[in-house]
Order: sequence, then C-alpha cells, then structure tokens
Amino acid sequence: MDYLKGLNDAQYDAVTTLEGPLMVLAGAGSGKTRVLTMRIAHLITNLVDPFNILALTFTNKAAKEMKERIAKVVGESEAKSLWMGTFHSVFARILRAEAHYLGFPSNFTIYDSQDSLNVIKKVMKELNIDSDLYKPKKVQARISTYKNNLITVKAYFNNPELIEADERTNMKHIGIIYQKYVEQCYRNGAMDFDDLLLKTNELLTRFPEVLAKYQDRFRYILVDEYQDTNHSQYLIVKALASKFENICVVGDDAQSIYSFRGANIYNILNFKKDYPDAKTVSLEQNYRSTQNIVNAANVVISKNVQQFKKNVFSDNEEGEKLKVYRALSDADEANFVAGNIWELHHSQQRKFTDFAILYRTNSQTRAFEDALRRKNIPYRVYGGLSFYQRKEVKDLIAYLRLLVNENDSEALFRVINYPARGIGETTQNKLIVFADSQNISVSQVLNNLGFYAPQLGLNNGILTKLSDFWSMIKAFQILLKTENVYQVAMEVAKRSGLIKFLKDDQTPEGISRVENVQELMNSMQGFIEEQHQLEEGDPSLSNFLENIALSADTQKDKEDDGTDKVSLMTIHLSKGLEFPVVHLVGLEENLFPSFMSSSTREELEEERRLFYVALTRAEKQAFFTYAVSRFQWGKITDAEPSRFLSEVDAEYLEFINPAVESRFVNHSGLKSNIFDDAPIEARSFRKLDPKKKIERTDSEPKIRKNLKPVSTARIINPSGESSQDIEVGDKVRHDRFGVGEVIFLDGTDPQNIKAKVKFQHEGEKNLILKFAKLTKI
DNA sequence: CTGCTAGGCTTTTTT
DNA sequence: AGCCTAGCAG
Repeated sequence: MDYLKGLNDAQYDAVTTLEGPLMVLAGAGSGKTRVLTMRIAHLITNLVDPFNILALTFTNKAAKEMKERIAKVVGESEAKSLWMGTFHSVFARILRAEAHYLGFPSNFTIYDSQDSLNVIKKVMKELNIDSDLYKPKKVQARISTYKNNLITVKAYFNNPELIEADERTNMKHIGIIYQKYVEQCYRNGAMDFDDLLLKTNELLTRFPEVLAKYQDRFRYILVDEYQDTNHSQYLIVKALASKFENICVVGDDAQSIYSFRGANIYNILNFKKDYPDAKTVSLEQNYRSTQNIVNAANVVISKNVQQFKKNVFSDNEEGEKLKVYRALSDADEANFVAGNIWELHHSQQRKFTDFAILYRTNSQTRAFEDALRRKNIPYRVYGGLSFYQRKEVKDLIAYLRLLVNENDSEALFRVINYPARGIGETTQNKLIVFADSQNISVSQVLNNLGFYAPQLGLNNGILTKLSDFWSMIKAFQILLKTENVYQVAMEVAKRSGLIKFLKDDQTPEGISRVENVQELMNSMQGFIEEQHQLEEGDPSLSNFLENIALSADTQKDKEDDGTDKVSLMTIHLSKGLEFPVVHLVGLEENLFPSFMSSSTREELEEERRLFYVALTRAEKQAFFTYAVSRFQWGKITDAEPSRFLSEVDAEYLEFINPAVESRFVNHSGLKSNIFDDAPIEARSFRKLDPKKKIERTDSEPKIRKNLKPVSTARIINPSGESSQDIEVGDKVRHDRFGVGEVIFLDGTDPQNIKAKVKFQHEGEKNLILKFAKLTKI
C-alpha cells in the first residue's frame, strides 16, 4: 500500500473511506486529483471489481490522465474495465446500448452546438419567426436551460409560469420552436449535448429495469468537479447511487465556473441534505502555490457572498509578489508577456512548459501568438475553434455522418449541394416541404425517388441530379461494409468532388483547407490503429464520429508531442492544471469581468471565481497584465483596469510600471484615478500635478497615434521599400526559421528580390524578401 | 442555379 | 474584424 504513504490526514481519510456517501471539499491545489486516483486504486486493491466503478470527470483529458495514473498503481489490465469519462461520453455509450427503449436508432448522431443552432435556425425559418426578435443563440440557450432542468416540451406547455415568463420577455414562440426543434432532432435521429443527459434521465426514470441494471453495475460512483454539475447530471447521479449510496463527490464551490451552461452550485452546497449520513472531508492545505498566491486568491474570493467557509493555506515559501504590468495596447501587452517569458526562460532556466498565458476569451489569443512567434518562442494554443469545427472538416464529416445515419437531414443538406452539383435552394426547399407534408424524412423521399417524383414538381434534370447524388451516397454506404474508415473517407473525399473543389483554390487559405482535410484523414488512420490496440476497440465509423463529437480535445492530444512549449488557453480550460509561472492577461473591465456578466451579483461572483481559478493555477509566480486600450471589434477601445485587480490587497502586488504603482498606492480607493490613460511621456508630468487630470480626454488622440506603431510596426514588413537593406553576408533572424546568414540575393525589381538564406538549424531556404520577415541582427 | 460583392450585424466561457 | 445575408449579374 505504498500509495497511501505521503498522504496527509484529510487526504488519507478521503482515500480510505470507501463505503457510503462522501463529500470531499478540495481547495485549489490541495491534491484533489491525487486523492481521486488513490481512492480508485484503493477500491481496486480492496477487491472491488473495476467493472463496478464509475468515475465521472469534467473533461475527457482529465479522464484520460486519471486513468493512466490509476493504471500505474493497479496495473493496466485492472484499470481497463473502469468506466471513466465525462458525463456526456459515458451516457452516450449507455444511450447507444439502450436507444431502442426511447425510439432512437442506436447509431443516432450527436449534434454539437453548431449543428443544433443550424437546426434551430431552420425550424425558425419554417415557422416564419423573425430571427431579429428571436436571436437563435438566445433561443438555443433557452432550450438548453429547459433541457438541463428536465423541462420537456410537454412539461413546458403544462407550466403556465414558464409560458408567461417567455411571454413577458417577448418570446412567446419559444415553446413552439422548442417543440419543432425536438421533433426535427427526433426525425433526424439526432441528440444534442443536453439530450445525452436528458434522455439518460428519461431512460432511468421510465424503465426501472434499466435503472436496476446500471445501479447494480455501478456500485461505486465518483464525481469530480461536482460543483459544475447541472440539475440533469445531478439527477442521474442520484438515481444511479440510490441503491448502494457509495457515492463520492469531489469539488470546490469556489471553483464553480460553468453556471452559464447550467451548472448548479447548490448541488454541492446541498449534498448533506441529499445524504444526511454523508461524511465530509475538507482538503485545505494547498501544496501547489506560494503563500502570496494563495493569500491573494483568498482575499479576492472572500468578496463572494455565496460560499462554504474554508481555510485554504499554504506552507510553502512566501514567494514573490504578484507583478502587475500596465500595457498601452493589446500588442504591447503581448510583447511584454513574450519578452518576460523569454527573460525568465534564460535568467531562471525555466522550460517553456513552465509558462501559461491565461485569458478570458479566445479572441485574445492572436496577439500573443504574434508576439511569441516573433520571438521564436514555441507555444501551443489549447481550445479555440476546434479542428473539427473547421468548415472543410465539418463538410467531410457531414458526408460520413450521412452514411451512418441517413436520416440526419442536417448533414444531408450540408452536403447535397457541396461541392455544387446543381441542387439549389429551391429544390432543397421542395424536398423539405414535401417530406414534412408526408411526415417522413428526406432520405425516405430520396430512397423512393421514382415513387414520389410525380408529386415533387421537379423537372427531369433535377431528378437525375438528385438520384445521382443519392446513388453516390448509397455506394459509399456499401463501401463502408467492407472498407475501413480511412478508405471510405478517402473515397468520399475523391468521388464527391470535395478534394478537387478544395484544391482548385490555390490561395494560402485554400491550401490550408486541403491540409486540414488531409489532417482529418491522418487522424482517422490514427484512430484505426488506436482502436486495434485496444482490447475492446471499435474502429467503426460511428465510433469515430462519436469520439470527435464529444471531445473537442482530440486534436490537442495529437499535438501533445511532449515538446517544450508555452501553453495558451482560456481560464475555463485551465481548470485542474498547474504551471510554475502564470500570466493572467486582459485584466480589464468589460473583458474580465466580461461585459456580458457584470449585471447581476451572481454573474459577477462567477467571474470572481474564474479569477480565483486563474490565480491558483500558479505555483511560483503570477503576472497580471491589462491594456489601457485594446484593438477589438474592429476598432480601438479604451479600457479600465479590472476591478479584480483592486480587490487584491496591495501588499501582495508589485507594479512593474513604477509610475502606476505610486498612483495605485495613493488612491487605492478611487478606481478612476488609479490607472490613467495617458501615454508614458505625459505621465511623469501629471503625476506631480493632479490637476492636470482634466486634460485627460485631450490626450486620447495621442494614444491612438502612439498605439499604431506598437501594434503594426513589426508585423508589417518594410514591403519592398528597401528601407531595410539586406545584403549578402548579413546575419538575419526569421520568425520561424531562426537565425541565419544571407548567402545569395537575386533580382533587381525591389518588389521581387529573392534571398537565399542559410539557417543554423533549418538549412538553406529561398525567401522572397518582400514577404519574409527578416530582421538584420 | 451559381457566384460575387457590398453592407449590416454581432461580438464569453464549453460538453 | 469576421460572419452572414441580400441583391444582382451571368
């Protein structure tokens, strides 16, 4: 039982309490993951069959990592039969097995948010509902909320309060949209993310024999990140655990950051009510961070009204103060961060993997990518628009989805005229209207085209095109019976004309689209190999599709080649991770806290928890940055520092721009005075004479002027202006290729000079001077 | 039916 | 800045 050594008392308690309900309140950095893994390992060494253990995590990544760690303790073969994964993936699997109970095909398609939004838009169009009044995104959010609270269409229409509420907000058609949307999904043989939970609930409630089966199977249940479960998930867990009550939930109310998708913090706050006999263990010692970091985080989170009393502390060194950098622009901010990383990489011999750049929104990524690239710092962006959400990738996937589930009309109409084959909107609408009128799916119409043709009102030319398209799909389906996923996809890409269509576009974007499709093919081959290695591997197309529907991070894993890279990600994605040095950037009002979340106390508290999560990722050092103005939404916007900065006690902070520090200390109560918008040169004068503040607005145009060079000067190349005279023999630096020497120049037209450069690591390259971003060194 | 352009609109976080 | 749509020419 080596693994029990080195646990503190609370951890030991949590690991060894195997029976009965248990709630582990795990403060940030308190060894939560360790406790969870050890607990599972302990169950298995105490002869609990892994087959009877269900562990629900928040991300697939967390599941994968935990499984690997467990395998190290109890061995590969034992770990294999564990059920571990996200709610969505675990219950998708169960739903496939039991789909017939619910009248769904077992090969149902899983719609991601994008797909479901498309369906909602179409439904609204059919209903002739003004999408200006009913923002599809809002409608989608509303429907999602209903589903997550188990309010089915029927329940909705039986609940006058809900209907009234929607009427009050001028959305009285929500109900009918909801209904049509659900019907359409059903007809398409598709479930959206929320359905995976909702239908599981339906399955367990309506069919006691199914419930009994899974209750017996999952005798020991563990739920990680319990504070982020929604009502629907809560009910599933409760139902499954109700027989044996061996349920262990782990979480931290201070880190609940997903209420926007229905997470209900009361699930954890009320655990004791659900299980009066529940034992509670609090893990309060933070092993991760310095005292300064932990204390600063505590101060901020204490501003929240809604929380458990907890005393998270650190016995680590006091550590450095948290540094604050005030940037002039987003580009300046990014340059500072990149420079800082470079600095620390050298002065402290830190690896690049030691660094994380955390931001509130994905759109902030770009500036940092630019800055890092310019300094030749390797980095990796997590999240963002996933590979599988790219248009060209989704298009090919839509073909594949159609092969597996031909009722999926979302997929069908995505590809029926892509690449263009003369089946336009008019034709498509006729098909939809007709199929609707007969209450059948479009694929059924296409399957019996000859029979329905007279009623469709289409000319012979179009009918031929339709039947050609459909026989192509049918041929693919037959192929699927004998060939593997990769071969089928290849055939689809070729025969559908997709590849040719993409290849015709020789712009850089077009080329990268082809590469992305290639990449998708590669990932299929990877998938096949992987599945063959697994004992119960399933290399089928439907399994492939399920994998990519439920894991936004499949492409991340692939990129995870263990090389030394700086991590860039949203704060949400950083939950559960830790880094020696964290840069928390974009600390500005309306960005963080988000302008979408500053209206109610609840929203603001969630933003504050988000800040808490971000800060507690840091082990040794934390840097805060904010920009005084930011290029965003197509224009330069002035920004004020985030309120969270002023919520951190000054004793934990150190300002890197000295002028700002004195201001901060002097007027720490008056936010508008703490940070000002003036350019640096002006600042030193003003500091002495506060009266000059009146001129503040006058100085704004100046900032703009000053700003531009900062953000663009280094991106835009001296385009042929020959302002940068590069000659043979010069030492130069290139963004991507590093340092090299110019060995040959060719051409007289200044717009078209070619340079042959021998790079230290990359060898010789021919570059067009105009485009290559070469800097003389 | 397709392909192009100009103009309008909306900007969070994710399984 | 990017995405989507409407409108128009071929």
